[in-house]
This record gives sequence, structure tokens and C-alpha cells, in this order.
Amino acid sequence: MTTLTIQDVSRRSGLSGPTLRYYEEIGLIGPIARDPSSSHRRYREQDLDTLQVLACLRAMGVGIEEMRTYQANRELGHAKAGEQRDLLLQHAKRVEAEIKTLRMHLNYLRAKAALWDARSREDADAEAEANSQVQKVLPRLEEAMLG
Amino acid sequence: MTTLTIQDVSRRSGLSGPTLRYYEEIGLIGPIARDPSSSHRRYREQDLDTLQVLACLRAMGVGIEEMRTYQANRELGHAKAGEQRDLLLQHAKRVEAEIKTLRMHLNYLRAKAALWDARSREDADAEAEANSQVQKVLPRLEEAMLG
DNA sequence: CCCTTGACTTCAAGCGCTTGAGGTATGTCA
DNA sequence: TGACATACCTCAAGCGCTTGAAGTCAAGGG
Repeated sequence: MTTLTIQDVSRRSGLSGPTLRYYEEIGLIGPIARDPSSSHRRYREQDLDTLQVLACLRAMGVGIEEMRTYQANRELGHAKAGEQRDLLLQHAKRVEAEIKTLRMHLNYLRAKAALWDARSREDADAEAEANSQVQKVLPRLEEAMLG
Repeated sequence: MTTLTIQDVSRRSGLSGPTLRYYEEIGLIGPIARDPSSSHRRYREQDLDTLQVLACLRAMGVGIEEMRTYQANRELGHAKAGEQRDLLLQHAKRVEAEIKTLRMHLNYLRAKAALWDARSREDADAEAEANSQVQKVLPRLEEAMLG
């Protein structure tokens, strides 16, 4: 039965070392077993599994308390399976929306970059063109804020 | 010359009220003029313009100090136009990567949701199928972490 | 004329980490 | 064998907000 170091888990989950310690400290995971002589953490594959889901939830903006709920439901297995599915899908939706917003931001920033590029080249025509591009993107960005 | 309330600016920039106050407090923007009798903030269109860029930068994970740099370069106009463009494009790249990662998370979460759905319906076949889907998505997710 | 509603104000505390300081154990090389 | 590198540890402080408490001002209704 192989064990994983905190670095292994960090790399494969995308959560930082400090975050992994923090999650253990607040009882969201673990407690994680230690190497007796070094007192370094030794994670099981099972822990990694849990942490990969938690990492996704976190990336979707799920708060600590809701993650606790997820963990608790998980233990209850089948009884809470429906809730579990709904929690996941609900947040998936929020992220779809966020990706769209991020894309808008990206477009806006690119337009702004083109504007500064035109300025750096002292190209007045390109600057005017870039400016109208920015104006074109802006309303869509503001629209996205309201949704 | 029309002015905007903090709420107007919040809606159109996507930054929360407290965040707008915070940005002013640390001198990233402003100082913003006040209504003499109520002491409510009255923003100019020009402030909104600035804040829309800052909101995008923030959404791309740009830190406060780097935003200050952006603001300072802006005043210098043409002299720093090249740097300005590069700062914007550099972060645009990071966000493209992040969007990709978010998509992976989304796929993984959807697969997990399907798994819990199968469990809730006590459909062992579907559960096995969902499980193999999860296993298929996982390596791509971990891969994305390394990049 | 008072009372409520709503949008704002300041100030303080909390959240979910990240960063840094300072220290310990393991492995590698001269 | 001793010195250095690496990977981890704990503890404390800082960051960039968010949330909540407590109060001010302007408009509208009974």
C-alpha cells in the first residue's frame, strides 16, 4: 500500500501545500497519517480522490461549509445521492456562467492591449480602430455583469 | 455632467460596493467626490472607465501592486504604452490557461454528478459506466495541473 | 409630522488562503 | 564524517476582500 507525500498530492490535486494543511487543520479532511520519524504527512490514494473533488468544488467557488456538507453526504452514500448530484450540477452551472464572463474580460483586455499597441507605435489610425473595437466589446461585458 | 452612484458603478464594473470603497481607501482610485449633504460617493464616467479595466485585471488574478503599476503607466501615456500592452497580453495568456483548467474541472464534476445520479437511481450499470467516465477524465485533469 | 424604506456611510471582524521565518529529518557528495 | 540540499514541519502575519453592526440622509405614505 503506497502512500503519497504532500507534494505528490499537491501536484495531482492542484491544491497548494499550505491549503492541504489548512484543510486538515479545520477538519475538512483527515486527520492524515504521519511518518513516525519525520512527522511528514503520508496521504492514501483515497485521500487524493477526495481532494480532487474538493479542488474542483473550490475552483467553482464553493465555500468550506458547503464542502463539509458534501463530505458528510458522501459518508451517507446512497441516502443523500440525489442531493450530492444536485450540489455538483448547481455549481457546474455557475462555472459555465463564469467562463463566459471570463471570455468577455479576455476580449475586452485584448482590445485594450491593441489600443496600447497602437499608441506605442504612434499609429493614430490603428488607435482609432482599436478604440471602436473596445467600444464594441464594452456593452457585452456590462450585459454579462447583470446576468 | 452626470455622475454615478456607487451602485451604478458596481453594476457596470462587476466590482462590489465594498471593493470599490476598498480600492479608494488604498489609493488605487480616486479620491472620489462626495455629495455634500449625504456624503455619498459620486463617480464620473471616467472613473467607471478606469474601474472596468481594473475589474478585468482583477478577474485575471492581477494583484493590487501590479494594478497600481498599470495606473501609473497610464498617466505616462505613450512613454509606457509598450509595457502596458505587454502587461495586458501576459495576463490574457494566463487566463486562457485558466479557462482550460476550469473546463476540465467542469467535465470532472459533471462525470461525478452522473455517478451520484446513478447511485440515486440504484442503477449499478450506469454507476459502472459513470465510474469509467470519471477515470477517463481524471488523467487530463491532472495533466492540466502540471502545465 | 412622524415613520418607514432604501441606499448609502464608517468601522471592525472574519474568511480562505499565501507568504515568510525559523527549525527538523533524510539523502548525497566530497 | 561532516556539510549541503531538499522536503517537510509549525507558527504568525499579511492579503484582498466579504460580511455584519450601527448610524445618517432623502423620499414617500398614513
